[in-house]
Amino acid sequence: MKDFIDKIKTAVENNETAVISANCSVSYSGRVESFLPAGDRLIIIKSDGNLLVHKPNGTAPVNYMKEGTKHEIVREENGFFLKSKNTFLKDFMNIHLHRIHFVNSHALEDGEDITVAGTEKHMAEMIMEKPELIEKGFKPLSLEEHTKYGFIDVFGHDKNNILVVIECKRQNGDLKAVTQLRRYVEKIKELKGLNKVRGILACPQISANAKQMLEDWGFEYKSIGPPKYLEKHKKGQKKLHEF
Amino acid sequence: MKDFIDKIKTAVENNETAVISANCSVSYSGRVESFLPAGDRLIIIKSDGNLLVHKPNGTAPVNYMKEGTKHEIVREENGFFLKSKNTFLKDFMNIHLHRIHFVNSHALEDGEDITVAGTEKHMAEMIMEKPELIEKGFKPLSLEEHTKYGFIDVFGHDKNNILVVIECKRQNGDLKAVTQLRRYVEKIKELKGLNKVRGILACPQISANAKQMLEDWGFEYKSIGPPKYLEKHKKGQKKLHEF
DNA sequence: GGGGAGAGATGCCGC
DNA sequence: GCGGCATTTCTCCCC
Repeated sequence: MKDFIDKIKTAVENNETAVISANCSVSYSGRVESFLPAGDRLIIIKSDGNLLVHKPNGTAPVNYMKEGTKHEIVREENGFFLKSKNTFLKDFMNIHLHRIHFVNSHALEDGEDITVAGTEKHMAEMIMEKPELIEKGFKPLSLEEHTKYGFIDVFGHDKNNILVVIECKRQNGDLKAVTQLRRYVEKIKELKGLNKVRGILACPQISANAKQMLEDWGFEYKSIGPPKYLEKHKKGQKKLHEF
Repeated sequence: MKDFIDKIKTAVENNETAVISANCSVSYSGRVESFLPAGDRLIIIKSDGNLLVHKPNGTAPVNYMKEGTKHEIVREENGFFLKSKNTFLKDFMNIHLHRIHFVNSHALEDGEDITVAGTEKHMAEMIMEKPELIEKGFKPLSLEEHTKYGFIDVFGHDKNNILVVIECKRQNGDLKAVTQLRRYVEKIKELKGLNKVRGILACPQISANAKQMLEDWGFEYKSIGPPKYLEKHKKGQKKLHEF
């Protein structure tokens, strides 16, 4: 146990990224309060102060502390504790380390960022490039038009010169998407002093309730999905799912 | 390198939770496509198939695979690859392991769940218990009233028997919260055939734009925050931030 | 730093 | 399973 504790101390002092596998219980106080009874978990301490507590299942961490958190190992009467404080956020965490399975650490260097293809933004850009995807005669004017009440994905006018507001969703359209579209259409009507502005929700699919609400309010639905191939795949290289 | 590879293989075969620190590049294809050039990262493989790739900074994983994913180490001409497939989700990941810093694993057992105090639900419950927090004479009727257009946090009537819809937010109220409230109020008006229904947004703070929109539509703002002390703290035990 | 909105959101609960 | 929604959302972008 003492060896593990020393390894953690050294790693934190040297700003390394550390991983601790341990049976522990976790108390947190900050934006909420939480308590997690004893169990085996993975604790990750990053060089920027981030701390993650992961259960052996699930994608999201069960507890965490944000960037800038300071960590300290403390021995008390009833055992060892990893105590973390983020003074700025008023976040506090207390991990009681009942038993440690392993500790590892390394100074990680990573200057590269991820590139993603297939986001909502790409979808909006695709519509700018190929306006006929919406309908014949549609003329897009701008991307991310900012208004006080939010910003609009695609903004343009149709073949009859009626203004059109398009809200893009890369996946299923839901009630939230329809209210969002409504908010933009109303704001544009008000700003431009217009009586008629069309609203189109562009997404691959739409829920029944959302479709009903869309129609109740006189808006339209156009089934479009995001483009999702990275350039390197466009150039005919082997696609990932072919390996 | 070969030792590390064997350790990974053994861990995955034995359904252990494994941690790999490595210089690697990551390709992903599924709901989107992504590519992450070479850098030092932490790779976590959980016993339920979840895989996380973490950069040395930030809270969220840069890449991940969900529960049920199958993992395999493959040696190809240009090196070692960790290949992951989730056939059901049509998700594919390919991690090129350029250099491994450490590998460790352990069979983790964790049957305990977290308890959280201070959520929006607790806030709604608090209002049910102490309706005077909203205003004198407010009589709450139900929690999470379900309508076709969404479900309402707290529903009741005021001292003049006017129906009141309350939307709770545990943190700052924004434009989305106001549109959400509006949707509920309108639906209740329609369902009950009423001309006047009050809408109250209950949250600790509200943005200037949201307040404006709220007032434009005749709704009200009540500054209330969620209760956030776990029972064990209420009972007079030392609070976490006092350590 | 706050506001506004997307996210490969995730996770929870209800039908 | 889908739908609707909160989240210690996180992250990005813009003012």
